[in-house]
Amino acid sequence: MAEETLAKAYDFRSTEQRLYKMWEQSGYFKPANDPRKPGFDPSKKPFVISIPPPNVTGELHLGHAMFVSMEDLMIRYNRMKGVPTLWVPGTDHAGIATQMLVERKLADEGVKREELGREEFLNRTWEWKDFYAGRITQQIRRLGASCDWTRERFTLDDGLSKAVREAFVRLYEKGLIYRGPRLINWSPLLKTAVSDLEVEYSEEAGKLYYFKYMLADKSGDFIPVATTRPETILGDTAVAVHPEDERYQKYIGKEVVVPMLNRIIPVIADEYVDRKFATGAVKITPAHDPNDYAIGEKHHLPMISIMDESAHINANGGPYAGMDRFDAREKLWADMKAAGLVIKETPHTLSVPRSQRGGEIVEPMISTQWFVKIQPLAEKALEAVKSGETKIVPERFTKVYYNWMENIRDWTISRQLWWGHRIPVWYCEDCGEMIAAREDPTECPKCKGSRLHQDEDVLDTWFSSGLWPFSTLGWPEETPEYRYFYPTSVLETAADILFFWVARMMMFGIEFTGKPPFHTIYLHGLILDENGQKMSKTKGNVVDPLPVMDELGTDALRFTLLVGSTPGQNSNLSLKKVEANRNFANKIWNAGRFVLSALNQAPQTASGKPEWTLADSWIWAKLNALIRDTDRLFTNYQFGEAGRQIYEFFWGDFADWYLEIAKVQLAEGGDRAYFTAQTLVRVMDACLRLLHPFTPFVTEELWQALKRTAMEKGFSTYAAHQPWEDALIIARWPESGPAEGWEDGKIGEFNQVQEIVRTIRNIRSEKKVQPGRKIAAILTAGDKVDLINAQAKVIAALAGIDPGALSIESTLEKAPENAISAVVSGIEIFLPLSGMVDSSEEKERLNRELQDVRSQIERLEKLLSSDFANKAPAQVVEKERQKLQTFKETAEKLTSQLTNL
RNA sequence: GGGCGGUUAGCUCAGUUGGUUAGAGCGUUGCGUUGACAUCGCAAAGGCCGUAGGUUCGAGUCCUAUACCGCCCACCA
Repeated sequence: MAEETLAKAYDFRSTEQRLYKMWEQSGYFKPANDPRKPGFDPSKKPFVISIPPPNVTGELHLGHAMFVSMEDLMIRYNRMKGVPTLWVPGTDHAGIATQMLVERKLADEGVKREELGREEFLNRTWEWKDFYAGRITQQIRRLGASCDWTRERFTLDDGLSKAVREAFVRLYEKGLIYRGPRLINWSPLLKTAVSDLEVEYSEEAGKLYYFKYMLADKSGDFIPVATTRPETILGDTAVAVHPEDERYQKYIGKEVVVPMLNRIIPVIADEYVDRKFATGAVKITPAHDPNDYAIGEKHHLPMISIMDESAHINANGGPYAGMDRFDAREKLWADMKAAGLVIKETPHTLSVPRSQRGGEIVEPMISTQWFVKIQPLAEKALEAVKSGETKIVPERFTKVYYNWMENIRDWTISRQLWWGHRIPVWYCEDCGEMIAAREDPTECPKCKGSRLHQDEDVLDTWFSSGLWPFSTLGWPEETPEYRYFYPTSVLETAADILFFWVARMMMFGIEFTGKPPFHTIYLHGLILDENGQKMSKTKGNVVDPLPVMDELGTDALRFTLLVGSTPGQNSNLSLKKVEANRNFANKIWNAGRFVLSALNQAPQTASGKPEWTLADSWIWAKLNALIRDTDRLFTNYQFGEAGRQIYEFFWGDFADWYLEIAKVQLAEGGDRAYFTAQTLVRVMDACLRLLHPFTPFVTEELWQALKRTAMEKGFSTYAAHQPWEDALIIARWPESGPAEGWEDGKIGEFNQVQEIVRTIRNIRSEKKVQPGRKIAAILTAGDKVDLINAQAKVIAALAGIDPGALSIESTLEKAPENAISAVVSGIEIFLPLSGMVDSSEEKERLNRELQDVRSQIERLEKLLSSDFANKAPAQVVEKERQKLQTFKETAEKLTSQLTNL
């Protein structure tokens, strides 16, 4: 069979799609232990993630790329650990967002939603959904997401819709859902109620308008009042002052006249009023302000709505009826000015409530809506985290979660939209009965009348997303999947969605299944641009993940997102980083190519028992330490740090050092070459396994090639007893064992070799020795002479020394003349570079060195004679003693080198 | 008004049981076509770890205060 050759550079373009298809078609994304299949073992505890379902409105963005990378990492890791693993994919109908986009598209065609009618509009929206849901899931596949697509769900599926109805009716029956008129946030643009969470406050420049509230007794006396929204004057039903405010006490109980409308309203006293703010007198508009609403209820004031659903003034606004709210503001103010009621206007910054989706100013209004009585649900959700049943990573977010749950208010769940789950409530036109039902009712249970009509409203999108972890598994049916995979393991999502989604899932999960829906909540931060700015279209700093993947590869993007992030912390993304990681993928590739060629040239059997070189032992010890660290870090959700360490090992230890040494060892041929090849395969194999959850494509591609060649040549996997699996995606995760006694020693010895090599390279570079030129060297190593002697070839090869001209002695009678000298770890290095030695320059260099070493000696002597020696652990003290010893030897040798000059 | 996060090399960031000369990538400066890799290699420069106290034998790491930047929550007309 011809030797397999790989392209010189890693070509992700020809790899990614092919491998993804292979994985998916081989069924690797499905849980190995499937309750629907024979041989199912219920004793195996599964690892389950429900995907945060992307909205069907849009295109892949970095937020998606982040959570897909992170979740795929966890899923692949667990799959390789041999845990039955399930990642449930799906999409969200995203009520408001989608309806808005479809309406916008219709508007471009000159059609209004109302003209189309509900049914036709929904047809159009389903068409939209079919196109965009397919696109977004395709884009998620490109990221390498190993979710089980056979279980893909959509929030408006039949099954999930059934779950929504069940949930609604259960809450209704428990009295936890109610309907009634309340002050809610109204979006005049979308003409629907929105919840408190869907309102964002922005600081904006505005004005404070001061005017006169004339007394009704025609005395000409007035109370000065200030407002930021003059148009709400039309809905005023009282003026409030502080009960102890001496300025206004005399007015309490009197009446004043609403400007321009001449309605008579009372002056009331309430401690809510801040005497120091503005005039210390407040106009009260219960129907259009949350604070005023509370006061209105307390004082039994009438509530006068002055706006219609598009925020135009209604008939209650008298002459202003029909005007837009902001036009009315101006007109009313002008009229008041003309009537002599205006005092002044001052600039004032106010926090303006804007709709999260449309951006328009939200109007507080009285409206009949459906609400969830949330407190009983919140209490249990709070308890689940307090008891530790569910953990939040990073931990600091538990406080945020507590704070929100403790101050939660009833949730407005009805939306005046068409796209969504219709509220499962019917009204009897004969007797007025209200019926909440799991199945569409045909007659009224009370009067048996058949004239029923369903509530027109739909539910808040988050109502259905709140059921996601269990509705996707078949709930309310007790399906085998639900029984086995629920509760899920980790809920991984962006920190900014904690209240919207995570909190609701916690509440609903506990309410409906009796169990918190996941044991861990892992929150990642936002992806910002390279300057730490939020990405936004208006700023033009949005990085689109698709072209990044096109240009630099999926692995590079994934690695950048994963390694650049710490739990809960925002991270800045720059293309430079992705480029650097593209280079890393290529580095992996080329190291793999080298290993393959080594396998092809090395003997396929050994004649004797394994004999490991220092480098072999060293790389093995480092690998074991790496596996241990990776395990520890993964357990603590420190994925970024784990990735970083694997990267450093791979590039800094394996590629930079071991591969270079392997070239020397392979050249020796025989058993040495055989065992070197074996070490190469095993370390490479282990690295590919460790890297796979981060960079699945390049590792799988390379691993397949490695496996083919290794099997052909009879080389084993990293674990010797572990046979080569079918694919890396389902290969076993390297097992970590405790550190063995010899490991630290080998690492320490090898470090000395590295130091020697670095020192010689340094001198060469400083002295501008031509890179190709082999030079001579004399080392004196004292009692380390055997150790260093064994590494002669390695040192010669790595430091550019002529092996024939390298001599290693324990001591020298007389220092070599005309040589550049250095001392490292007590080992002397002499480089006889005739003609290049400038003794005064050398003196200076050695003196600098000596000074450095002496200050270290001084530092350590001081340290060791301090309390440190008795109080610090013996091991730590011993380490410092050793260092001191080495420095002393070094100083001695430097001194003698100086005298020789 | 409350809460949280950040402040470490020119830039972007790591650094989680506190261990004693602080790391990476990019950038900068030299040098380099040694058959894995120029998407690379070798070498170098570059850091009172925001400031002030404290705990400790020992603090980038723990505690307190403080400054600046950012975020979240909250009903100030």
